[in-house]
Amino acid sequence: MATKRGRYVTRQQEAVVAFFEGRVGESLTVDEVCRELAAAGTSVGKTTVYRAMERLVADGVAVAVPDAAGGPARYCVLGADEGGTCLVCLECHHVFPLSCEGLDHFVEHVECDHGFTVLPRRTILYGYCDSCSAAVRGGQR
Amino acid sequence: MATKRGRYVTRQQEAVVAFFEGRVGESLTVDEVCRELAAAGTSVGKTTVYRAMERLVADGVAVAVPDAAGGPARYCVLGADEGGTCLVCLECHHVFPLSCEGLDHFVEHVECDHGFTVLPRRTILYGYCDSCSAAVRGGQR
DNA sequence: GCGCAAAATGAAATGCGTTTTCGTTTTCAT
DNA sequence: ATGAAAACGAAAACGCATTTCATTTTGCGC
Repeated sequence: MATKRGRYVTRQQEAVVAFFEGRVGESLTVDEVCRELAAAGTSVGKTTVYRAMERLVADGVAVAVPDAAGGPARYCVLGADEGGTCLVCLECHHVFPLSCEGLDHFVEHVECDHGFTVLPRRTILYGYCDSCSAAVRGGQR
Repeated sequence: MATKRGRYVTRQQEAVVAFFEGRVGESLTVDEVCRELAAAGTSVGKTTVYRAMERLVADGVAVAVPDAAGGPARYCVLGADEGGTCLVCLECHHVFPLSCEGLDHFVEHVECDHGFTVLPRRTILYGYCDSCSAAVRGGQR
């Protein structure tokens, strides 16, 4: 009789999950999630949001996007089976899952010709998305 | 008569630069650099090492590799004109500059077919290098 | 309903890498 | 040698994230 290892369904976790519905592809910091939840009348503690996101990432529902500049990490929920390589826009912070033959070929090329095994799930490509790249023209570093 | 905007050559900066000679491709944390410098008899303050690395990165001589898990960042000096895309081994932390047609084609593909402009200088691919991938077989996450 | 143990919450404390502060020291042109 | 610009570095401050732990909530049994 293995003890029932059940998760309790709480108001806070439902609030976080509900919040991300309709926000697929957007990435937000924990503080942003907290603030927006509070504004919506369902305030949730920062610690709890951290734990909720950690769980969503573990479940493959969300992706964590660490900030290279040392700022707060961003979290983003994606559609099913989209937890692989991502494109992240440095301007609007939107996350675009990348899954195509072009990527597969490239990864294979790196492995075969350079002897390096790339882990697609660890890979994040930074740049500018279609809508932002037009606006940023000129000042890209 | 614009005032001379000269940089002063200091013992500490020479020590840091000298330290990285013969260490091309290796990546180390600031603490590691401090410790090794101290062990070599030329101790340099942590703050100064941070500033030295910052300068080397700005000059394009070194690359900063942020730790996705929140640990200390690693710094690595590369050869000339190798500041583009890098492959970083999760096991030995060695950094391998990647500059080839395969990469160029892939970046172009992402731009043309996915409408996303990848910045190669911002791009770090994580995985396992040739020598480490053999040893890690089985437990890669 | 009631009780109870497992699980979750969240404010506060802690941890840790990095940056800032600021008085001291060093460099280098004059 | 003199002095202004630059760099140094210990200590303090900072910021994000994690841990702690007393309290609350959940869900299963009665």
